Amino acid sequence: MAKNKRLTADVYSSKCPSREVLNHVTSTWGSLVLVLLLEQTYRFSELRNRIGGISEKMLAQTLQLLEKDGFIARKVYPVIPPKVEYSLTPLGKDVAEKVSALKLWVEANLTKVISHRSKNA
Amino acid sequence: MAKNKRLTADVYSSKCPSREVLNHVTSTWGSLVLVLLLEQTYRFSELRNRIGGISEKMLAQTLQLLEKDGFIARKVYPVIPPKVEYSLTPLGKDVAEKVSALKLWVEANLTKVISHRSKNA
DNA sequence: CAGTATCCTATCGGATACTG
DNA sequence: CAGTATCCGATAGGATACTG
Repeated sequence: MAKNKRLTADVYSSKCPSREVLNHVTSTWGSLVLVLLLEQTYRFSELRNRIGGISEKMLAQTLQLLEKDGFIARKVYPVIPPKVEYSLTPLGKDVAEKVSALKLWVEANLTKVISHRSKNA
Repeated sequence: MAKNKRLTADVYSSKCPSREVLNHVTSTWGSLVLVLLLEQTYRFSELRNRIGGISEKMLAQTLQLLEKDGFIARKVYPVIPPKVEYSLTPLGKDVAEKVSALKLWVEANLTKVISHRSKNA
């Protein structure tokens, strides 16, 4: 077993690839897709319908990106009409849980943010 | 004490303001600023120096946005040259911890993502 | 030091149309 | 159904210069 040279990842460095990964999972659509797939496997059209305001272009692009990063598994059924299912990989489930915690916090504390905004309007 | 009408926040709805708040805290620069301020209070130039690649424009814009949402407190010292310190509010500390968990996960698991990418290149 | 103002470019992202 | 391709406008965001 080779001893790896261990470089420390650092999101504060613009060169570090960790920043790119962080951007993928926190992107507008990426975060929503990840959290949604935590519930269950979904088909392309189901995701499109559940995520208000997303376009097919952005959904496809987001899914491809998250698949390349190893967060999402894509399963194609060779049937007509086409059927494709998206699910989380173990790695994806792991990040998605972190993103989910953030999403739940925001929903739960929304009123506090709103009231602060109006106070200092 | 008035009984509030309680609307459920839902990030999947494009109309819900929770999506906007989520976007603020997960934005490229917003997420980095929040996590950094979890360490300690920082001045404008310190933040700029610690966050690789950020421009003054984006830093100022990000700080203003997070201040409006009630996550960041801005303290101005009436001295010359000017001195301004940024810190987290209790609300901000709360979100920042969620964002931090995500950031730490990404840094810790970066190699897995990289290796998956190269496998399916 | 801590910004603001202006300008300009690149990328984001929506609408529409088309394909296997 | 599950995309891809193209076009195009909106916005993110960098560089530079300037101010209190």
